[in-house]
Amino acid sequence: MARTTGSHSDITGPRIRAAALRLFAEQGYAAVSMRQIAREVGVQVGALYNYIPDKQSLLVDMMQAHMQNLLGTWAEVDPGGDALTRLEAFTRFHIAYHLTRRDEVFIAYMELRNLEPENFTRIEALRREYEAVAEGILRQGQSEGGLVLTDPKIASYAVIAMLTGVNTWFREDGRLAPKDLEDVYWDMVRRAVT
Amino acid sequence: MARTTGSHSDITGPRIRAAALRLFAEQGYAAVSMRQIAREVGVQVGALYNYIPDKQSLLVDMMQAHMQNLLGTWAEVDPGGDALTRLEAFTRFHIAYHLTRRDEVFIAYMELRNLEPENFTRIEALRREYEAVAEGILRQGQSEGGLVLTDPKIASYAVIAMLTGVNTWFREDGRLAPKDLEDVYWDMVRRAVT
DNA sequence: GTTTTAACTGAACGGCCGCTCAGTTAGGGT
DNA sequence: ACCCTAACTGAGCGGCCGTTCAGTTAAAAC
Repeated sequence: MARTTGSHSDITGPRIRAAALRLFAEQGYAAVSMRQIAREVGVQVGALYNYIPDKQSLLVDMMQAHMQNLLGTWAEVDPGGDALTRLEAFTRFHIAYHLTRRDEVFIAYMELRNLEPENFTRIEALRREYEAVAEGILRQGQSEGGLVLTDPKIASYAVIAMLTGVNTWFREDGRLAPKDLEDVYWDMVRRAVT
Repeated sequence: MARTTGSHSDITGPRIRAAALRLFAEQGYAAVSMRQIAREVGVQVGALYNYIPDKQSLLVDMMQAHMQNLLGTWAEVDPGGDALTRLEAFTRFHIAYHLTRRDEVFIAYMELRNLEPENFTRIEALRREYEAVAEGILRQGQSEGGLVLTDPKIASYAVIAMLTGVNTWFREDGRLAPKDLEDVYWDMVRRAVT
């Protein structure tokens, strides 16, 4: 009964990754079986291995793609200029981006420990690169004199943790729209560092 | 070869919970097997079931104990008085407590989705109770006029997320002692809400 | 010194795991 | 009209999973 109708090679691959993304976010990498992913896609387990070498690569590929896209998108969006302008842009970008890729964000944070050592190192490096963006802006603000803070590194951790926290409680049907959220958070971030 | 020397009933139980705590924090609930826990304790897997009904209760018991202890300890430490005083106490308490129970904190946050529905509901209620503590302080500050904030609920999420974030990067042998950290974070929290 | 029993062992239960592969089928190329 | 091969099936590999339980052992109770 193989190949029921039409060619699927360029369809099944993305569908596998989409199913894995959803299931990993929902139940966790360790708790999701390859059979579950196959069922979701509508194929037998064996078919998955036409598209991926193993389960681990499914995880590491989606994490790497996410981090690289995060970094790449910020590079496009970074307005440059003074630190306060850049920090506001960063704050709004971080919230908006994270709210539109909730599964990816959740996985990139929760499944780090399920990466094999060399994969962990690669992904961790990307995460640090992103943290360095925030730290860089804060350092710039410190030398320009526009920002007031005790420790740029800790402050960057604090800002990122605060912003990322949105993902744990935000609901689409809540009382606040993402744009309002950006305003509220930017207000707190700005005051925390000025 | 059962019972090699001395009575163990009041020793083995805590050792099982300690091993489970460490392993769950290290590898995740789903990735840790009962055989692994037994090996760590130095008994056969069957012996575990003299102390716990099943794997799930091992998880839910440690999460509940953690949340109740968190709430109970804050109740003892809460200085009362004006909102700014209480918020400083809360900030320092949260950081200090979380840094001394890192495994418990990590598990309570990461393993929520591995709880069976009724267990999830119970633990989630305790978590909300703790969030209500922070929100209550901020509301108090708002009505007293000592604090300035757009939204007490969001601000409480922001503060808690920011403080809890310490656990993701803090290292014992780092350049800052926990007491210094408290100062740095309290500085940011205070400015964010005044 | 004997009996009792708490504590634990060792083996097994059915079931699911990641992954492989020979075989089958349907669509595209000629 | 035929062949080729990409796409997939179905069965199976060895191995680990949570949990159970009859049997063994050593300390406690008398």
